[in-house]
Order: sequence, then structure tokens, then C-alpha cells
Amino acid sequence: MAQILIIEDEKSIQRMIEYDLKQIGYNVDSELDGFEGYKKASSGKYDVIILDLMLPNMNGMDICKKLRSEEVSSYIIMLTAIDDEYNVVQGFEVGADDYVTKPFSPRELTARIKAGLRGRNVDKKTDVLKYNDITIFQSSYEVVKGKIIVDLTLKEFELLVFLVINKGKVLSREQLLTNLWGFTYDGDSRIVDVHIFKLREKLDPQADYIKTVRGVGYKII
Amino acid sequence: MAQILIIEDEKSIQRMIEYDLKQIGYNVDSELDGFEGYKKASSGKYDVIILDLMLPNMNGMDICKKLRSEEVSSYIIMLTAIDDEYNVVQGFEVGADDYVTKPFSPRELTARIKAGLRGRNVDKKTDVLKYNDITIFQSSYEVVKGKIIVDLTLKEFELLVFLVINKGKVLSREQLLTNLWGFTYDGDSRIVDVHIFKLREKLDPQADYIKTVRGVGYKII
DNA sequence: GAGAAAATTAACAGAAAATTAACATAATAG
DNA sequence: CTATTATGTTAATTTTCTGTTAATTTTCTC
Repeated sequence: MAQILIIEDEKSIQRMIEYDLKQIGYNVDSELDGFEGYKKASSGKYDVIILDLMLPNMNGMDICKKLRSEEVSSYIIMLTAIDDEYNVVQGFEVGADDYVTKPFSPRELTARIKAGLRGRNVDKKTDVLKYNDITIFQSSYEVVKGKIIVDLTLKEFELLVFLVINKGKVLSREQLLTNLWGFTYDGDSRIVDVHIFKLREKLDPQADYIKTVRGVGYKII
Repeated sequence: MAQILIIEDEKSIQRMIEYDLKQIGYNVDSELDGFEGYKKASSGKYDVIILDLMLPNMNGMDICKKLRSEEVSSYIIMLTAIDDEYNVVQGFEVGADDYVTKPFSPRELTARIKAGLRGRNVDKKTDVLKYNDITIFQSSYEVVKGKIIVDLTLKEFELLVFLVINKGKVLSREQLLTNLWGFTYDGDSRIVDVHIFKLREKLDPQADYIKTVRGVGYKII
């Protein structure tokens, strides 16, 4: 599930937001201090960051600017009591994705969070993936087809997961290499083919889940 | 530059927004009527759609819902006079990416547009192209005509995409060669003809989507 | 450190697509 | 109306890409 960080020093507001979001099922972390919040956010692991502007030790604008300079791509929603055009524009300029003024309705905030998550396609961090009669348990690295456990090697498993997450999209060998092997890899891109072959063989010799798009790459449909 | 569509029946507001956005350098189209606006938006060619809620013939909520059901992935900003929690939440539920209530500051709107453009991957904007009864899914490299999937080779696919993006414009063989084959290519420019022929054959032997402009090149209308 | 498993490289055959070439047909200038 | 040129169409050829297998290297396990 989506990871959300709340950086807000007004405890009443922080608790309210946290409660609502946990109800929906998000994983929520909270931080009252600006600098501590920045350090957490800097990890890059959050899908959404709810960021108050006036904070002790480090203010929201600076946090946002710093995070963006570090290429943190979390969806940042700024939160403030000041409804001032200058601030709003500045907020977006330092890299915020949305800007909400207090008082706001909790439902509006959650709606905006959902919209942010939807736009970025990050809500797919679920443990169990399903694709046709195939079920993938990410935490246990198990794949079940029908009722039979399919033995996949690590690379085959990673490849399958990546294909399923990007279901429908054609993925080039380069995309697969950078995402599954790491940028540094500069070997032959034909490795991908071999793993695709083995995956097809293990999943189902008949059905062709995995389609080849000649000249481009592979996709699962 | 980014393509923006404004669907708004209040002329004063529409003009103001259009003026501001053109100043920045965006390509702006405007539509006063709901249904006409929907039809334009449905093309999928806009990066951002600014959508009023109360419109003649088709309301903003319905437009938004319909567009999302058609996989149009433009960044949709809803615009309304009603600052009502229920509406905001509903707006996000039908697929809006942002929601702004009137009166709003023009600078805030442009800031929100920029944030929307920034947040999305630029390649998303043109993922789904539509042309008559043909739908092109660029990320999956699929072409659907009516309800039938048309099997195209890579070159045919690229050619179709390029023609549709430059709909109406006549493209010379040289233009097509440099854009689809790369500058270095110095073979016979008649290759284009063969691919055009095959494309016509596969898309529809009857209808002539692709027009020949003798002495110049080809265009799709 | 030996043995097993997995990952990678290499090689080749077959299939698909791109390109060339050749001829047929249609459009246009004179 | 004819000669010329541009385009349509088909077939043949060449090139490229992928599937597949086997051999080699690396990693892991005991």
C-alpha cells in the first residue's frame, strides 16, 4: 500500500489526517519537526508527503526545494493557513504538486491524495499480484499458477513481476535491463530474451501470455 | 509545447485564461459547448484540460468520467463556482487531477498547470491517439479499428502515429524518412510508398484515410 | 573448496519485416 | 490526346530480429 508522510506540527491536525489515512489503509508516518521530517522524506520511500509550511527548524518551502533538488519524486501536497496568491505560486515553483489551505475538509484532502497517487501510478505496491490464473506473492517470492507452485529463479521472478506491474505496456530490453539489472549493466541485451524464454516455458508452453513486439520489446497482456 | 484545452462557457473567464496561457507559450484551444469540448478532448492530444462544471449540453463531471473511461490521460483541472466538499470529492472520483474554485487567481491556475505538466511523464500525453474509428495505444503498440485489433509492423505503426500527429499536414517522403528512418538514411524514398500501401491495405481497403498529394507526399485527413 | 544452481554469453536457424526492383496504372503538362 | 512523370502494386531479395539450445562463467550452498 501507499506510503504517506505527514510533516505537521499542529498535533490536532496531524492526528486527524493520520487517522483518516490509516482508515483507508495507507501506511502513514508522522513528523512534528521540520528537519526530522525532511530527513525522513529524503529517503524517497514515500509516495505522498503532506507538508505544512510553518514548521520548527526547517520550513516547508525549504524542505520542498531541497527534496526536489535531490530528485525525490514523491507527490508533495503543501498545507497552510495562509491563503495568499504569492505563497501558492511560490509553493508550486519550489516543486509542490498540490496546495491546500486550512481549514480544509478531510475528505477533500484524501481525494487529492488519491488523485495524486492515481496520476503517478504508485498505488500498485501491493504484495499479492494477480494475473489471469497466476498469483504472485512478492514478499515470499512465490508464484502459483492455478494450484500449482511454479519454481522461478530470482531473475525470472523479477521479470514476471515487472511485466505484470506494467501490464499492457511494451517494455524494451533497455527498460528491462535498467530496471531489473541496474543502470550500470552494459552487457548484451539479449540476456532478456533467454529469461523471457525460460519464463514462457515455465509458465505455460501453450498460452502466450508474454507477447513479443518485434523491434521494440516484450509485454504481458 | 504543451497542448491545452479550455472548456468553459463564461466567455470572460475563458478569454482571460486563454490569454494568460498563450503568453506563456502554450498552444490553447477553447470550446464553449460541453459536448463539442468533450469531442475535442476525446482526441487525447491535450496535455491539460481545464474543465468547467456547468456547461451547456454536457456537464463537466460527465465529460471527465467519459474521458477517463476512454483512457484519455490528459491532466484534468476542474473549475467551478461551487466550493462544496461533495463536489470536490466527486470531481476527484470521476478522475479529475485538480480542482479549483472560482474566483481563482490566474497565477495560481498557471502554477497548477505547470505542476500538472511537471508531475506527469510527458510521454503520457500522447499515449492514446484517436483518429476516426482508429485508436492507437502507443505504450502497448496496439492499434484498434472499431473493435478489431489491427496488426501492424513497427514501421507501419510509426508511420501511422506520425501521420496522425501531423493530421491534415502533407508530409513529404523526405520528412517521413528523416523522422522515421533517421537522417542518415539515404536509400530510395520509394520505401515510403510501400509502407503507405500496406498501411492502407490493413487499415481499410475501402476508405481512403491516407491521401496522396501528387508531387508532394502523403497526409491523413 | 566441491558441487549445484543460476546467470550470462555465444551461436545458429528460422521467421518476420524492411527494402529493392520491376511492372502496372493513374494523373498531368503540353 | 499523347508523352511523361508520379504513384500503386506485387514479387523477390536482403536484412534484421527473435527463439532456442548449448557452453561457459558466476554465484550460492553445504
